[in-house]
Amino acid sequence: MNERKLKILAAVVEEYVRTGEPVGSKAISSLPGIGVSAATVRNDMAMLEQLGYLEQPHTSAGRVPTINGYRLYIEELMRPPALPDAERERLDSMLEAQGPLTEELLIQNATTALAELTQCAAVVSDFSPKFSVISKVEVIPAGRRVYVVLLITSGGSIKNKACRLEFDLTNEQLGQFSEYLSRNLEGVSVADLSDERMANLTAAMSAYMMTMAPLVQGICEISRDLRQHALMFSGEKNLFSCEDLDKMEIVRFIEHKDELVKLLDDSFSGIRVVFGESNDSFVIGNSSMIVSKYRKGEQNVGSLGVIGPMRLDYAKVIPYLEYFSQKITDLISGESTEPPSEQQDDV
Amino acid sequence: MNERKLKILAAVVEEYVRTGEPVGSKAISSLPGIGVSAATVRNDMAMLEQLGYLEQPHTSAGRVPTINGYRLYIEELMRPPALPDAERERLDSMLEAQGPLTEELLIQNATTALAELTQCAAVVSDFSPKFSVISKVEVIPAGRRVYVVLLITSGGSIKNKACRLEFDLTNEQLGQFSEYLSRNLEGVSVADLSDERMANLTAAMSAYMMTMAPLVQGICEISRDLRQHALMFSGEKNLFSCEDLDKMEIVRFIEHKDELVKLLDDSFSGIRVVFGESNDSFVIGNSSMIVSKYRKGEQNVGSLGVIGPMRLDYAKVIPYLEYFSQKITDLISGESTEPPSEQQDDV
DNA sequence: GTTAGCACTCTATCTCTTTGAGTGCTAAAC
DNA sequence: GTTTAGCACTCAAAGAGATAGAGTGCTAAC
Repeated sequence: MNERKLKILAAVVEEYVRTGEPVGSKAISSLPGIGVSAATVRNDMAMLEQLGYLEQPHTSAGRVPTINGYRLYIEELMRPPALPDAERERLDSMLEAQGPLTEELLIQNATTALAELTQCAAVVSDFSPKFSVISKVEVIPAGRRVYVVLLITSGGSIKNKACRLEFDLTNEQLGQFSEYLSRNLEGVSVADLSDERMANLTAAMSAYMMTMAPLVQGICEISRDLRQHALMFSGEKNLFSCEDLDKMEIVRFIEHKDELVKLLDDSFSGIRVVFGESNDSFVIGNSSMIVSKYRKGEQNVGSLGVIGPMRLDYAKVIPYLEYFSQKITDLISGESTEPPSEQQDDV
Repeated sequence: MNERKLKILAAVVEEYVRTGEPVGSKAISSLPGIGVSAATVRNDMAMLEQLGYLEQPHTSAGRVPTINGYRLYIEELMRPPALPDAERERLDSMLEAQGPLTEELLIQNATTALAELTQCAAVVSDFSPKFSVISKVEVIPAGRRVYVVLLITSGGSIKNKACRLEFDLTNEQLGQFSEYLSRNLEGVSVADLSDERMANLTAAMSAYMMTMAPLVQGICEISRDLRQHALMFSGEKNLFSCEDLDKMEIVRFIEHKDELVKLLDDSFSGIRVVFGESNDSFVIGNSSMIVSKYRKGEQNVGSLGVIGPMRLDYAKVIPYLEYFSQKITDLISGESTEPPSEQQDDV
C-alpha cells in the first residue's frame, strides 16, 4: 500500500463525489498530481479493489469507493483546508439569531445553518437543559382555580404550565406555597428533579397544602420536558433533491426520526461518521451521517449531525461541523454560570 | 346533459380515483348501476369530452376527468354518506389530546388526525389568538436585571419573554409597573394591541418608568406573535408517497409554505376546493387542496385544509374536513368565555 | 516498474416490431 | 330516436435486436 495508491484512492473518492459517476482509470490518470498512465492507474485500482476500498458496479464500468474506502479517505487521506477568516465570519453571522441568543436559539440556528451550507439534513440532539439548575420557580394565578407555574433555569429556559386546582388559593397560601417551592427547588439541578424527588416533595407537604398537588405535578411535567433530549431537524427536504437516496426510505426515516437518538447519543469524542446501509433498520441506504459532540464545560451535552448521501464532500462538511460544535461549546460553556440573559418562550 | 351522462361522469371520476388509470368505456359499462353497453357509454363520453368534463391522455386511451369534471363531481354529483356514529366517535377520540385540551392542541390534533386519515398533508392556519383578550399580565424578576413578562389570554395562550433592563427594580417599582400594565392591558383584545398602542403606552409612562421600556417592548413582541397567523402542517411526507405529484414540486412547496396563507385566508363559507395547475407559482401541479373554515362564535378564526393529489377520494375526505371544522368551531366557541383551563407552554 | 496496444465485457441507447386496450364510425336492432 | 354489435384504426407501452462506447484485464515491449 504505497503513497501512490492512496493518492489514487483519494482521487477516486473526490472525483466520484464530484461527478456521481463511476470513475475510470483514464479520468484519474489525466488528473494533475497523478502523473502516471491509465494502465498504471488500472493496476493500482485493481489492487485497491482487492483490498476492499473500491468496487465496480459492473465489469466494464469505472470504480466507486466502498464504505471502507470512504472511511480510509476520511480518516487518513483527506486534507480539509483550514477555514479562512472570511468563512468563519460568515458562519458566525449565520449563528447569530435575529434576537437575543439563548442556548436553544443558538443550536437551532446552527442546525439551520448547517442544513443550508451543506444542502443536507441537519440534526441536533440537545440535552443541555438537563445540566442546568433551577433558578426560579413562580406560581401565578391565572383565572378561577387556574394557576400557572413558571420555571426558569440557569440555561435560560423558561417554561410554564397551567394547572387547575380544586379551590382558589388565598394570597397567604400562595405566598407560603411559592416560598416552599423556592426553598426546595431553587439551586437544584434539573437532572436531579426526578419524579421520585417530586413525589417526596408532595409527601412532605402539610395536609392543607395537599390541594396544591397539581402544581407540583405541573412542575414535575416541566422537569420531565427539560430532562428529555430535544431533537431538532432542519433541511429534511434537501434529502429529496438527492439522487442517491431512495425517496421512500427518506419518508420512512423522517417518520422514525426518534430512533436516531441512539446513534446521536453514543458517547465518543471528535467526529464520527456513520454509513447507512440499506439493511439497517431505519437509516437511509447509501446515506451517511457525520456527528460531532458539543460540550458545556467538560460535560457532553449534545450532538450535532449532518445527514446526506454517502457521496458527500466530507472535506467541506466536516470542518463546518467541527467549527459549529466548537463554537457552541464555547458559547454555552462561557454563559453557563450567568443568569439567563434574554429569553423567549413561545406556546 | 341527461341523468345518464352525469352518472357516467361520476363513475369515471370514481373509477379514476380508485385505479389511477384512464377509464375506458368497457369498464364503465360493466359497472353495476350503468346498464348500457360500452358503445353507448362511448357516445356519452365523447359528449362529456366535448363539454370539457373529460379528456383523453391520447387517442387510444380511456378518459380522465378534467378540473371542471372534478368540480362538477364535487359540487353536484358525489353523495358522501353521513358519518356513522362509530366513525364520529373515532374522530372525536383522535381529537382528544394526551393532555389537557387547549385550543392550540385541539387544532394541532385535528391536523395530525386529518393527515393520518386521508394520507395527505393537512394544514391549518389559525388566527384565533388574535380574537382573544388579555386576561393577565405579569412581570417576574428572573435574575440580575432580567425580567420575564408573562401574558395570558382568554384563549388559553400563555406566552413569556425575558427582557434585560438597565437597572434592577425595587419591589415597589415592580409592583407599580405591574399594576400599570394590568390596568392598561387586561381586558384588551389582542387584535387591538397594535405596535402603535404599545408605543402610546410607553409614551404615557412617567419619566422614571422609562427604564422599563424594554418590558413594554417584550409585550409588544409577544402580541405581535399572537396576532400572527400560526401555520401548522402535518403529513407532508404523505405527499411523497403520491405517484401523481412531482417530487421536486413538493419540495418547492414545502419550502414556500408561507405562501399558502393567501389561499387559506380568503374568506368564504363552507368548503372550497382549489386545484393546483402546474403553471401556478407555488401550488403543486396536479394537486388539490380542500379548505374549510372554523369559527369562534360568529367570527372566522382559522382554516383547516387537506392537500393531496387531484385524484382524491373527495367523498371521503370532505366529510372528515367538515366534521373537524364544525367540531373545532363548537369546542372553541363553547370555551371562549371561560378562563384558560390547563395550558402548556414550551420553549 | 511502467506503458501502449488490443481483445473483451457490459450497459445505455436507438430502432423496429408487436401487442392490446380503447376509440370512432357505421349499420343493424330495438 | 336510441341503443348496440362489429370493425378498422390509433397509439402508448413493452419487448427484441443491433450499435456504440467507456472501461477493463492482460500481454508484451520499454
